[in-house]
Amino acid sequence: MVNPEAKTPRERYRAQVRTEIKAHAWEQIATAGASALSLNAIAKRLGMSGPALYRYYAGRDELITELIRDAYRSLADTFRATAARPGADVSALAGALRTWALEDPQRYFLLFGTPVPGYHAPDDITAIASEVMAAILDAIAGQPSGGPARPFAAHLEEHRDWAGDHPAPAATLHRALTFWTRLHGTLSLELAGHFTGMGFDPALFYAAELEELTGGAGHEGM
Amino acid sequence: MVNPEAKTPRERYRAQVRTEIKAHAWEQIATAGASALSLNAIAKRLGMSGPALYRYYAGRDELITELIRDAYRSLADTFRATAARPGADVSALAGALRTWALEDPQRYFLLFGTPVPGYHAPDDITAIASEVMAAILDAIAGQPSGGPARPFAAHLEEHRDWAGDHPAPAATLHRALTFWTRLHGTLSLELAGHFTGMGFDPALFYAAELEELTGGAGHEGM
DNA sequence: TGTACATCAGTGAACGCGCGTTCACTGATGTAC
DNA sequence: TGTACATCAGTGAACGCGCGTTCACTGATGTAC
Repeated sequence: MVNPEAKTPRERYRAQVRTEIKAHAWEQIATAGASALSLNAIAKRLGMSGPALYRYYAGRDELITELIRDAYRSLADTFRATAARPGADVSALAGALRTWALEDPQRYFLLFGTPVPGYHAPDDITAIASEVMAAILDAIAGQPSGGPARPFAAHLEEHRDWAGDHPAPAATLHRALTFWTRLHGTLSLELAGHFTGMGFDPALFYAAELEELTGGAGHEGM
Repeated sequence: MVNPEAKTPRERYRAQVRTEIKAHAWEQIATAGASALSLNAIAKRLGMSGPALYRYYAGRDELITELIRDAYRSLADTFRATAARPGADVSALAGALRTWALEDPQRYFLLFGTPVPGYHAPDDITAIASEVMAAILDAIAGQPSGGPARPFAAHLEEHRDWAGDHPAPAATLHRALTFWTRLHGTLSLELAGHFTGMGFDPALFYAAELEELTGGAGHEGM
């Protein structure tokens, strides 16, 4: 009786070394940014010679791609776990996003920062990104809508493929998009340091933006 | 009678070569991103040898700093010119911003994208960035406010140094901040390609966000 | 349990590259008298 | 106007570096009979 899922010691070892390589890669990225990532430097830190890494990754690009994949996975899992908690709502998701981003700003920028011209993520990564979006859609859909559909929602009605088979109305899609872009707007500027020296508390501003997303705007006309 | 502002031919020549160097630098940045910028490559394109560039810039860092400075200057000038046009309002500024960003996405990311860990802009650049913010503040201040002060505005009231001596009330500061972060949110995601494949028109979404900034939200309660 | 073989992690040397930067020098341009 | 000098743009050689990547090889680990 052979369990095909069982890992041989060698497979286990391989997996562990791959993990260690990535751990050091993240360390390097957090310190000096993704563009400074170097296979040789990682190998040295791991106490092995440069070429040894080629047993584990075909090259630098494959490593970076896997880091991106892991980062998206991490965010998707964080969202899934957050949404699973009782009483979780859109604010919970927003909080989880900010915490996740502050945990490792350069990881956030690896996904949402300056794009590398010419780089295109493979399909499976796009799929994980969709999971992230789906989590946002779910959270938004489970919340009182507040406010009429706006003109842009009509446009979205005809371009809703990106939402997959999510049954949400266009107004919900619009709100999900807004959730994403607005929070990314504050977060990325905060992480990039554009608020330092301005004095105010970025967390409060983030909260204010969130409040307007979750119905605060509904009271605005009063 | 000597005009101290008059430039000698040599000064004129120096200025021109500096300009040419920067032009090629921008070309390289637009093509391959700022991290790929190389002095030797620029020299080669200019038809001169690498070390020659050291007559014009102390090194790579000084060149990049000047590129950042120029980019901020360009944005500040664009805003100033836009605001000077008759009938210009917040929407005009927003439109100018998007046009400016689409003109050269990598230039936009040089200012607002992934930060280089450890890099700190010199003071004069910070000053130009304040000019940009001042232009936004002016535009927002000259527009009907719509909506009561929100809790975050109270916080801003105590942290308004970044607004310089601008006399705007805290609610206006809040709206200016929001203008900046929301438009940056959509713009940066659009420029980074996160909307490609999603189907909808980024320009329309941008317009929708703008509309909510300029009073659209005031009607939301209805 | 023991032997013969296959697998595969890791090494060390090497290749070619382009980078930023320095240095001593040449030759053209501008300046002073 | 002509000569002597100073300035300075640009060159070519060189330094040291670290990068990604290939290759033939060693030695340990696992597998088959």
